[in-house]
Amino acid sequence: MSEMIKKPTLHDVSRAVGLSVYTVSRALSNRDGVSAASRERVLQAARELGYVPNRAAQELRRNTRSSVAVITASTSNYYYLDLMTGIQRTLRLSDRTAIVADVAAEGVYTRAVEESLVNDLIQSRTAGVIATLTLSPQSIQLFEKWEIPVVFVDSAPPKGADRVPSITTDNIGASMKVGAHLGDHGYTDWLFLAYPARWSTRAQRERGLREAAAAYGATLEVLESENDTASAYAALSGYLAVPGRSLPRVIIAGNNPMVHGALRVLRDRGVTVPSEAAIVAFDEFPWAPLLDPPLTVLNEDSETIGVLAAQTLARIIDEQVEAERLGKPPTPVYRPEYRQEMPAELIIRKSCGC
Amino acid sequence: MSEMIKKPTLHDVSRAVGLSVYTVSRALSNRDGVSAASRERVLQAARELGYVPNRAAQELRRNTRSSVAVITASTSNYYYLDLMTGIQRTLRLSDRTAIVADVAAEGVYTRAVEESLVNDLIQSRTAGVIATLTLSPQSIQLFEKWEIPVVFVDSAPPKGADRVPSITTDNIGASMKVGAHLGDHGYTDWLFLAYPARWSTRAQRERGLREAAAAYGATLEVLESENDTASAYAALSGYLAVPGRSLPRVIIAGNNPMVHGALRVLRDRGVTVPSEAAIVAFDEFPWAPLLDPPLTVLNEDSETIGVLAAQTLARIIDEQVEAERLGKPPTPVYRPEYRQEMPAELIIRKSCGC
DNA sequence: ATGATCCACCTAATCGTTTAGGAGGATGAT
DNA sequence: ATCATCCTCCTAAACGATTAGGTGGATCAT
Repeated sequence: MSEMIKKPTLHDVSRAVGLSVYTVSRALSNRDGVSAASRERVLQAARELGYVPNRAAQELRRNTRSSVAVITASTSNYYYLDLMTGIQRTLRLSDRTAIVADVAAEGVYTRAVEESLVNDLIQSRTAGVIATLTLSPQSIQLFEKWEIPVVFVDSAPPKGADRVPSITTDNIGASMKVGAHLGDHGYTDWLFLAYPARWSTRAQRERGLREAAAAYGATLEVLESENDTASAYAALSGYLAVPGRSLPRVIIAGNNPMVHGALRVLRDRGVTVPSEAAIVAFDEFPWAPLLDPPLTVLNEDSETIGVLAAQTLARIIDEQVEAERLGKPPTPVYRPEYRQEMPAELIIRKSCGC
Repeated sequence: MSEMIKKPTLHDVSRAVGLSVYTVSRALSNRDGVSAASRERVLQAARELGYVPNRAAQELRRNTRSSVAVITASTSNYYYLDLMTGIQRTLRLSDRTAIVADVAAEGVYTRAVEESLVNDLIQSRTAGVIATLTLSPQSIQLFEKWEIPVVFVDSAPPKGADRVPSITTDNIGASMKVGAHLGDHGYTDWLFLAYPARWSTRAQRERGLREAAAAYGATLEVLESENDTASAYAALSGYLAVPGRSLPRVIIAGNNPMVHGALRVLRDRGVTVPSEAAIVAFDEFPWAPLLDPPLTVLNEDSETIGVLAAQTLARIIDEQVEAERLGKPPTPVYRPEYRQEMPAELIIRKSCGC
């Protein structure tokens, strides 16, 4: 029975209906040049045979690709899930799919992993890249050479790639909001538990806090940790274990893994929040209101950021495809208006002392 | 300068060194039949030109593919992150990559989405599939026709596909453990807040609870909700809002989104946990110990399950490739020992009343 | 000198699509 | 009757890699 042919190709369909592969191809992709009758026969045969086009062959021939890569580190950060939701929802509209590529899958980030990942993306001729952390200038150069457009989210392009678009939160303004709230509480002894500066938001968040601290006459100490819960735990307990060191009045956790580590340290040391030490964190997450005490948090609108990033990337890719169709060099064109900055809001709950 | 050629192909490298594409190909893929001197020249030229092989062309010609798809629904469930960690770590060893495909990306699961996803995976000629929920028999048939091996994790194959491997938790045993603990507390009025039976663990967990309830003379009510936090919230508040209905003594949440919804309902109604109502949940997650009160939870070892699933799939794919090399039909071979069941442990914290 | 063997390399076919450049026949205008 | 115009369909050449099946020459045993 014809339906049992395994892995039928265009050719098999062509033979089955007695029309050339040309006609079959046009019929299946719904372009004209095929009579209604033939089209019907082709579709019928394709259905019966269970024909499914071979994407590798299509992409090779058409020189197009359908998937966009999201480069990320530490998928355990919750904001990343919202971000992906926004990205996926938007890309689906233009029939593209997003794949995630983790540069810190084995735990820590290394240059070697970044390089091999970038190589991998070029091998698969990705349509475009959304990066959640600043990539190396070399990576950007490579993507440029292969005409793969890049958009940064919540992170800045590296030096020398200032034209590359980025969708970010107004992190300086946001952290000043955080600082102002702490200042209003009358706290003067702040500790910022921060992830590494490789994530460019780190510098901005620190800067906003510094300005706020200066305005309120508070002292700001910065404690750096790798970007995961275990490291945050280790960093903070190491810090507090130094003899003679007193507990800061408030801890500002740079993101999700940081606040997780910090809360564990405080719990293990029996510190009462917020009466002995208050705590505030960047990045809202679903469990924040259910913690003990409910966590005061700075909420970035990650989903919207994801939507904007995906829209921007999709537009650049479309322009690129169009340029190629017209025979122009298809190098991606970045316009200044592709840079966008979103506001963030402070969600006040209990952990700050309110 | 030659380095500025955009998108060099094997042909460009071949021209640059004055050797045929055959020789260049062999040199780059490190097979023999090339003198050391030529190989060096080829590698040198490839480096200078910035040559990166085109994966679509390779896969088309070699008829191999390097990526494995993980079919999932509701990525907000935390166990999924651990699962992915295990899968990624294992696949990396055999130089394969995992991509995730969400059948419920738009929120709810529909048959149509499953069908189009399966079609998509066949188009890209995925090397193999790891499914975290029971797929339709049609999907299984399709994968079979295209000789794409499938492994289920934490879920059973559909009817008629009993030979397909699955790595699961001993859910019946696990839920009996849960039930026994509740029985020992002396609770007799249990409510199971459950996700739909499309996830095959649902039935097993329910069955174990039922047996335990019978053994302890408790009553078990089952309340079903869609598999997300908002639905769980709606389902439970609707249930409790029925006039004359009394609060159950203990709520057993079927998974992560369920417990999240339930805790929000209890908080909004001012119910004290565990004195007024106790709560226990399936699936450990990082925030569980930090909630108010710390959550008693049944811990599946998702990472190990991920590792086992990936190993099993990798082995099947390898056997398949080997069979093809020998000219045999490359249909995947499933052995009975590919079915594995893992134990789970109860992590007792405070929310159960301990 | 002859033949066998090996090595380094090449030519050309192939994977499954898309598509430029026709070809043949029907239709309609003149 | 002639020619232009449409349709519908075809042939054959790509896309960028891999590889079966040679080729020509060096080396070596006899």
